[in-house]
Amino acid sequence: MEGYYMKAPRGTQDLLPGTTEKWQYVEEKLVELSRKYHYKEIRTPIFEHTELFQRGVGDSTDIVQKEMYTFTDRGDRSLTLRPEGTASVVRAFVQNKLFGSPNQPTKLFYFGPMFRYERPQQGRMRQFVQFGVEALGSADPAIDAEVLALAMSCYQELGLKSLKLVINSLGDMESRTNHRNALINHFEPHKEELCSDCQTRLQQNPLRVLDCKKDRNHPAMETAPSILDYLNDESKQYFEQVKQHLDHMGIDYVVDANLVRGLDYYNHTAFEIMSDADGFGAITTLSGGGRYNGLVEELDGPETPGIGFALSVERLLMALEAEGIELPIDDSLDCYFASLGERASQEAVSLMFQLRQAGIQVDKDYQGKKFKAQFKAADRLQAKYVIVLGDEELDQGIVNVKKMETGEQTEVAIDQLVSHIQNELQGGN
RNA sequence: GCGGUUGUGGCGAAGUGGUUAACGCACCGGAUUGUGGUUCCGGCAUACGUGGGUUCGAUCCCCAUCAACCGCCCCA
Repeated sequence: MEGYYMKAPRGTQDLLPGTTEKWQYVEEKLVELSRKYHYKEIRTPIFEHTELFQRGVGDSTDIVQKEMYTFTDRGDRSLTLRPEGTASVVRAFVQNKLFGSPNQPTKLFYFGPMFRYERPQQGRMRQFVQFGVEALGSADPAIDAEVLALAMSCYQELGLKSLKLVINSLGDMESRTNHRNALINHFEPHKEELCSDCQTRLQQNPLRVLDCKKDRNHPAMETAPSILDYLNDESKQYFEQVKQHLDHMGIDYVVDANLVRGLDYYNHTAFEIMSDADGFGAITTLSGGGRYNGLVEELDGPETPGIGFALSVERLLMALEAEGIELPIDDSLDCYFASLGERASQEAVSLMFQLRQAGIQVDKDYQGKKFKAQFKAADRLQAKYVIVLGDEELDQGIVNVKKMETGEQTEVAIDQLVSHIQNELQGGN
């Protein structure tokens, strides 16, 4: 097993040229979109004190119980690679007193790797990249709708069609407590018939029982109390207003009373965006989020409502693939030098420097390739122009510029090369 | 954490208990002088995931391990 360390750790991957261009494209789109919605970027550390996640995400969650990358540093501190973004953003919000800014709500977006110790499979990595937004400081249903609209736009802007927006309301504390008690009362008589997972879920988070796939067909499921019937007036009204905004914006959605999110901090609006695309695999959730009033206080900040969502860039790219969407990535090269002889090759080096300073993309051969092979390389690299330079040209102080698309070749004085190429590139496009 | 499938050169992919492990792609060179494609010819590569075991001998059989893929759980 020598050399095991020469493989990327399980659940991690290298993104290589050919793929990174797609990532860059998507990242730029998402940032651009965030700008339209007026969310500003925040960058927080990739690791935090372990306790932040224990308190923020919730001790009972799978994430905290079994998925965290936790380590002790040399100062004997327990630190954890962030498994999600919200806890860190809220911590930064409190620590930097962003609540004191005159611009409220505080609308932030982030972008970066997250870490969860899980068994890798399609759409699930141990290190994956999330893009997410958080709006802190407003309890206006309109901002829930804004966040939902932004989330959907992340996919629609890229041309995705097979999307399903699923929403639910988990209600406020009072509604949740009432519902929770109702659930326990409802399932308690059937406890022995439920799967072992559900038996423990019934204690910890009875809401999860509704989501169980094994017990899906149990008769008690049909008659189980719905959270929507336990929303108090305030919660109900809030949910109605969110839906009204969505209706007015023309955003399609379905309400699923069984939608339960995995993190403890959610209340009121909860949602997921799924992909309908064929062959997308078992994991269909592209992104998820919801409202988390109370989380800021839980993390020692002032009473501040909040809502946010996060999406996985890996899954976004999978969805694009599943729908056969090609991103408009220009992989061409402006110019490539084909030189003959040592003198010409040297001259090419300094000419390339000039071209690059003028903002032109240019490359040459460094493998000692034969002339013909240099042309092959230029073709392969999708060079728009090949600049031919040999002793003949050198002696005349010129260069031959060949436009690859048409095959036409023109002589250009060396001191005119930069401006010639600039004109060509402008005219050509 | 559990289950299934898989692991041969840069990629794809045959194959056998026993001399130099096919082939395709890619790459490099050539087909008379300095021009992209096709064709033809030639060349190339520390390849049987790793560690043990069975055997006179294993890439092929067994065990373990690692990894990948798929699924469960859960999520993004």
